[in-house]
Amino acid sequence: MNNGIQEEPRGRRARRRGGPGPTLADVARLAGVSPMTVSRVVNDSARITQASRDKVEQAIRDLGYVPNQAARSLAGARQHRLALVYENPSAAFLSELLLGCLEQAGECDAVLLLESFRADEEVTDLVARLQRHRVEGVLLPAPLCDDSTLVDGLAAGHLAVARIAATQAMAGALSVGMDDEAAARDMTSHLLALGHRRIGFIAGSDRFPMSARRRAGFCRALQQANLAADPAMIATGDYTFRSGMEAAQALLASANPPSAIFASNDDMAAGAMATAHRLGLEVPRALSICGFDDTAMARAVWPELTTVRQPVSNMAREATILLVRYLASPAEFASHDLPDLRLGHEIVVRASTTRHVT
Amino acid sequence: MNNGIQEEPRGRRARRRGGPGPTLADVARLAGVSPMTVSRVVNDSARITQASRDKVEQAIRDLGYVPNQAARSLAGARQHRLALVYENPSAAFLSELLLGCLEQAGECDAVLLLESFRADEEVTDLVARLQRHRVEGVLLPAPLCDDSTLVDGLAAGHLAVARIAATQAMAGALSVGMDDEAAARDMTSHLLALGHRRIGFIAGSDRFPMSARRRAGFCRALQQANLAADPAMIATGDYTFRSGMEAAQALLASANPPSAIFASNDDMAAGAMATAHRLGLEVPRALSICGFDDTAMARAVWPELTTVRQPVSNMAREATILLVRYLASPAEFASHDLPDLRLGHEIVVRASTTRHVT
DNA sequence: ATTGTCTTTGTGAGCGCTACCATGATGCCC
DNA sequence: GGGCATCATGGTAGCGCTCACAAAGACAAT
Repeated sequence: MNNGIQEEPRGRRARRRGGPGPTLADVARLAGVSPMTVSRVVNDSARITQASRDKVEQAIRDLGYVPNQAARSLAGARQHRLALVYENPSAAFLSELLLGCLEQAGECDAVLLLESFRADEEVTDLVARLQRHRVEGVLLPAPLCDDSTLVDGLAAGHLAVARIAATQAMAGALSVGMDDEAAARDMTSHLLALGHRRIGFIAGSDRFPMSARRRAGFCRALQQANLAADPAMIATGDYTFRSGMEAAQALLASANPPSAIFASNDDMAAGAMATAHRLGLEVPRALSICGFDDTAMARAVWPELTTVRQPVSNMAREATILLVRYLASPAEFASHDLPDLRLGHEIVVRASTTRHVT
Repeated sequence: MNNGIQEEPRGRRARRRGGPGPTLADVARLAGVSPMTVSRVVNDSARITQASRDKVEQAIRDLGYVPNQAARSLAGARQHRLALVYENPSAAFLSELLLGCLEQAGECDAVLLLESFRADEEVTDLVARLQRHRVEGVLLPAPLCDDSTLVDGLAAGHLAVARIAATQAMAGALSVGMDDEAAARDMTSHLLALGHRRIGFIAGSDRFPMSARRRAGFCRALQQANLAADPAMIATGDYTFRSGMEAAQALLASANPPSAIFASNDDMAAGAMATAHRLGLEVPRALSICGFDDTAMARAVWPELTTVRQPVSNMAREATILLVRYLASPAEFASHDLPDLRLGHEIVVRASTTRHVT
């Protein structure tokens, strides 16, 4: 045999090879098929007979073969490049978002880049940076996703945009979010089910469409229970702890104070709790309090907050899937009525709400 | 000319090329040098004449060339594979950590994988997963990095470990962290400089080495100011909001109550603030309060907390650099006395501390 | 038996880059 | 000036994979 000739290239190869990992060719050899067949099994693309598939899969398992991502993307060149544009590197939900997008991007064979964007920056600069890195699509989490100047600017730069945790749809971009109104309604129903009849609501600033949705959900639940929404039981804050303190102060100073307070976010709920503590009201015995968002704050205060959990991880994944699908075949989507996905929420019952005793 | 032959491959090539991005060969052609020279400039590896370098750099700028990462790693195979092993996907500092590691890994030409690990899992399972993905080094943030079983298990699987935000060094692993004692000392000095003479301290649970360090820093600062540390002015919590409330209650119930309270983390500081509110003590006028860590909690409460900012992003980057350097040349490091890097902290003065008026 | 259509599998080339060696150019010593 | 080390640069051969296309096999219709 011409072993000498055979071994020469293997010698050089071994010198260059990175890890000791088996390659697709190794699998093919073991399975007794061509590399192409293995590739097809791995990507389960085309029609393959069950027999070939089984042989290949066995060989993959035997060797512990893991495809080389770099080689794959180099050869394929059909891998999409996405960027996650974020504003605040320490935003509470960013890590969960990041993890969700990163994992899903991996599963979708897409590359995820990270790009920060400060509000005082020019949108054109961001677009230029993204284009330089050959980004095709942008994942835009809240609150950036509500900036229509930014969304339009990205679209003008021929970048597809998927908005994450958006309150409502926006023309020209894919959107994923939750149903704020339904969530607020459910939380209110939870309080009603606990026997509360006089419920205070701390609304958020009118500048955000989200605030109106949450308030509407609150009112809707009362209506469905045949209760009138007393204007004195609605106070407005600006999503900060302090505004929650003040709003609760106003609500509790009422001649007919509430037995429960539902705040439009966790920070305001925590503020309301601080006020309750100061007034000597024991939570939840004398006053039930609940929040919205399930941020770290919800578990940090005592008693821990009953709140609405946003499906952050799911939103991140769905947005990524949607964006990749859009990039793969824009034709699949009606160009001026892009999907707006609303995912289910979850009411997390903790220690800050309890049955109302008269 | 044999144009027909020349153009045939270009036609096929254009069909397969992904983006319209220029390649290294394009740059070489424009600069009138060989691809190899361009590669050398890009990696600024070897000796290149200034003339060549300039020509190439100009061509790179003209074409807006960006190296193809996939091709690079495929050809080079000298790229290191790291994994960030995390426990809690929504931990406050994870996003900043993630961002830091991700960015630095990119700059170091390393690939960063993410792997979650639940405390109830077998370490060997984790090691197997990591090995399957050809991971060579692991970034291990707090609190996982203090689990010596885990660190040893990883080491046993021939994985290099870099611990992030570790309180103290551990044999067999690289460590990066802050100087808890110095930080606590500085924060105490801040209070002393504001005129406070009777300062309450809320220590953390003795199970964590960190707690002792922070307490030692507090005591040291008092000593340096020639003040005796009154045992009645030290209460112990367990890093939760509630324990902070209770500890503050105890401190403030003293016959000679403190004018300031320094809690070993932000959650306990927030708890202390809740107690102060309940007791009708205005913060900071009647009681200054400060925390540690600068988590989201610090900015969420009102008034916002004066606290110690951990250099999370820097720790992440330094750990990544250290790990990559270790993998590149383990020989550079003394095998049983691996580096333990202590990074500088920052005292963030917000609204919860003020000058003490007698 | 021959032709055609369909499906499954194989072949060869090349994605963009870098490791390795070979080349020519320069300087330096004896 | 021949030999030697030293430098900058070029040529070649892949890295592991997937693409386009070709070939081979299976089956029905002619």
